[in-house]
Amino acid sequence: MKKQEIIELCVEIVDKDGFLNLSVKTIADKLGIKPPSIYKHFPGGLGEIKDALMTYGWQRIDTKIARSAVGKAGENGLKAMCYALREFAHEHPGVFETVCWHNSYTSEQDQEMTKGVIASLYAVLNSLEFSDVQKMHVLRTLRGYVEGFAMLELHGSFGDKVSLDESFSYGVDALISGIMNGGEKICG
Amino acid sequence: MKKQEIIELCVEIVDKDGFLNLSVKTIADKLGIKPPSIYKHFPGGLGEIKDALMTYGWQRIDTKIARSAVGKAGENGLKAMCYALREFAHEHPGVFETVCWHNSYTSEQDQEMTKGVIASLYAVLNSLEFSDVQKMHVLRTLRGYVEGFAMLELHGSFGDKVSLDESFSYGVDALISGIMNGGEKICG
DNA sequence: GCCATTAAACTAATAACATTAGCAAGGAGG
DNA sequence: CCTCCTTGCTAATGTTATTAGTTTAATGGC
Repeated sequence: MKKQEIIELCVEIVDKDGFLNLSVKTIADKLGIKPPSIYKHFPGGLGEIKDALMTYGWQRIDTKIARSAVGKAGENGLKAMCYALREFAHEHPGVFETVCWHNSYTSEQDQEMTKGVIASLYAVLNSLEFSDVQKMHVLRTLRGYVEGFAMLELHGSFGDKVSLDESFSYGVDALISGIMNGGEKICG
Repeated sequence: MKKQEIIELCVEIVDKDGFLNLSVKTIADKLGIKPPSIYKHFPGGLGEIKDALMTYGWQRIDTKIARSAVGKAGENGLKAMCYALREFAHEHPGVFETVCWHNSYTSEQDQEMTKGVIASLYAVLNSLEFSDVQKMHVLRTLRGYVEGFAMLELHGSFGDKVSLDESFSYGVDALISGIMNGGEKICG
């Protein structure tokens, strides 16, 4: 039983029952072993497992986002990446919860881990005419919107009378259009 | 010792040490009593306390957001509310964490509680020419952006080379401009 | 084939926490 | 003065994370 396999079982646990249900006990049950045996694989205990799951999550997100923008530049690349990140949140709600949440307790490392994702985003941003500072603004803005929207919809905070897909598209379009127009008003 | 006073001590705990540090023990310590005594005030235990804290948080947010938009219509009202919500997150990081996160486990009630905030936002949206569906899109988009941005900055996920205030303004401007222009590109 | 090492499981024990049950002090109102 | 309600307490239970020490089975060198 390799670390990687255990982490993949953790993915199943959190995607099915939520991040709060990830405990030494639930993992041990899923593995068919007793809780203390977990410590042979992860001496750092639950904390180390959560860290590993977060890292694994970021890697998956990185891969998915990078692929989504292959062959796309500028505006279209940015949109594709936004959609890809939300899609990941739907496919792996528990992992998404983990990367959103667990990072509050290891924030130094977090920046290292998001570098992969940021690198992909930067590659697309480089196809546009933005200053370095502007690129950072764009990146933070998009990340804030997509992670915030996905978090809220996963938590059921939005109701469902109006289509969530349409709301998301609306927001992405508004955001990208606002960014491309440099925040100016439409002519006159 | 009234319920309300206990909740206000909980606000101090979470704002100082984070939502994860809110336990029956930490509350009892702060009150100078033993853990079991807490159950005389909140028979539902920690869950009831967290629910009460979330409700209290939403009330405070509602008040702050509603006040921020007094005398402002349309675009300016929307911007003021975005800034007010982020400001609340800075003033009460723990409470903000609570309303963002704890709702995952009581999502039915959550929609009830956010109605106050939504009512204020709707009042401002009514000063614009949007359809009901569009209003809902705008509301979700703004909430997603502001909650997401605030959550990420509170978790230290953004680094600090570039000013967070500037990034936030940039995003709000882009978003509002995109919304007001109906997602269209600038002339020609 | 045999022994030593190591990996990976186990049981037993400890500590922290939430929670329940039952008891006790003190004040409010008759 | 007695009663009840509030609000505290201690004692006990159950769950979880974790550590220590033991055992079992496989692996690698001889």
